[in-house]
Amino acid sequence: MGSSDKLQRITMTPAARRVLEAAARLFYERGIHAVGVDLIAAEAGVTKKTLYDRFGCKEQIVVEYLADRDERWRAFLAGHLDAAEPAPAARVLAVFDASREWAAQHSHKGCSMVNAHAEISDPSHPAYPIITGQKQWMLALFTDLARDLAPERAAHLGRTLMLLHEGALVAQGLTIFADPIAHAREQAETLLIAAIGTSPAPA
Amino acid sequence: MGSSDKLQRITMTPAARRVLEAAARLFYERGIHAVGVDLIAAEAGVTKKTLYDRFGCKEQIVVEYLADRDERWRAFLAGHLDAAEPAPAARVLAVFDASREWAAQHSHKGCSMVNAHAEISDPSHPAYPIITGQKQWMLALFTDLARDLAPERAAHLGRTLMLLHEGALVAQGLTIFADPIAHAREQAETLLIAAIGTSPAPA
DNA sequence: CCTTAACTATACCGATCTGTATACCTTCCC
DNA sequence: GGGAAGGTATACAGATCGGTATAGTTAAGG
Repeated sequence: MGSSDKLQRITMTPAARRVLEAAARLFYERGIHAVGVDLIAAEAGVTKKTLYDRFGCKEQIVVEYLADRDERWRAFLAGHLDAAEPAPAARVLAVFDASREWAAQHSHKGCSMVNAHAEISDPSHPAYPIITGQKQWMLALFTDLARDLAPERAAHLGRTLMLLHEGALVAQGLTIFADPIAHAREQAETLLIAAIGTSPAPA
Repeated sequence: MGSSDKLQRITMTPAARRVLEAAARLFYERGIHAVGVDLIAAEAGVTKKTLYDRFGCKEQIVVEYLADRDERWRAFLAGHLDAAEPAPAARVLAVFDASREWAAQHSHKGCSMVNAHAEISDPSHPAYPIITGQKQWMLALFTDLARDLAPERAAHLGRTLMLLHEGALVAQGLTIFADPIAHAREQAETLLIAAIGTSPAPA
């Protein structure tokens, strides 16, 4: 299920989990560079000694934060896809439904990967492949779902769905207008209908 | 032309301009919190004394950075809109053309406003209204342009264009796939054709 | 029983951070 | 010719940064 293995993965003791939870909240809310390890330790109710015994350095906390978030999102999305009706269009729309629910619960400030990318940028940073990896995975998912619906234009349709989805996450984070993910879902729906209408006559 | 007045605006001496240019480059490339004033001063070839004489504090440099970038983008976009053909659809597409050219020149890491928002978040920060202001302004622009094309669904069409545009900027910044702004432009075009086809029969 | 893992508490290190102070040097303008 | 204004150069202050060191506590397990 995961794609970002081989790196990281730490002994997840109770204290380590509390550190990760505190760090995730603080990083997402205030930004990575704006949050110090002293604050993370204090908010987690943990000593700095313990924090460094578990994670080794701050960078590792960042890696665990993003890897964990990525993992949780994929599991969350998988649940929605499993529960969705088998029709290809319904499965695409289930992605937007999952995003809408996820945003309402954990993500009122936009995509954590996009936000982290604003602060990291250096491709040699160990967290970088997690960020780009999730986006590539999402594009592949949209493309795969589009293939079941309109095989000859799957790549094109997948990219359009990707843009709508990413745009909706940004619009959600900056509160550009109300419920942008619902709007993106609606737009995706008309897009899918059009694709079904023109596509089922392949070569 | 500008919407973010009343705040900031500093005596733009030659040294101050060099500071602003260095800060803009560093902030965008590495993130706001990751760049210190010592580095900005050094890169600008300016003493810290001079930097603080002009800007007063780092926060003010951030404000000037975003306000200046907003101003430049609006002027850049205005130039493209003035040069565009008067047809409503052509003017919408001119926005995407402007974005594509702007991204190629100054913005290979996504939207600076979105990236800044990842680090700032606090609505009481003096830079916050600049960030949200630009997004609101862009939505209003898309909606206004859509109104000339399909008045009764201008709000809906404007939002869709906004999502496509924002999504393309993110995809560009994370290199999710090649030339996403061109893809968004193409998608906008089919969207506009469909809107023209169904709309010119208003009440 | 005794080791080991997981922790607390506290104090410290050097580096870097934003911001200030002191002193001097030009150029322009009244 | 004498202030301002806009600079340079350097040194410093206090806070905070990531990270380490030392010492002691608690619980589980062979």
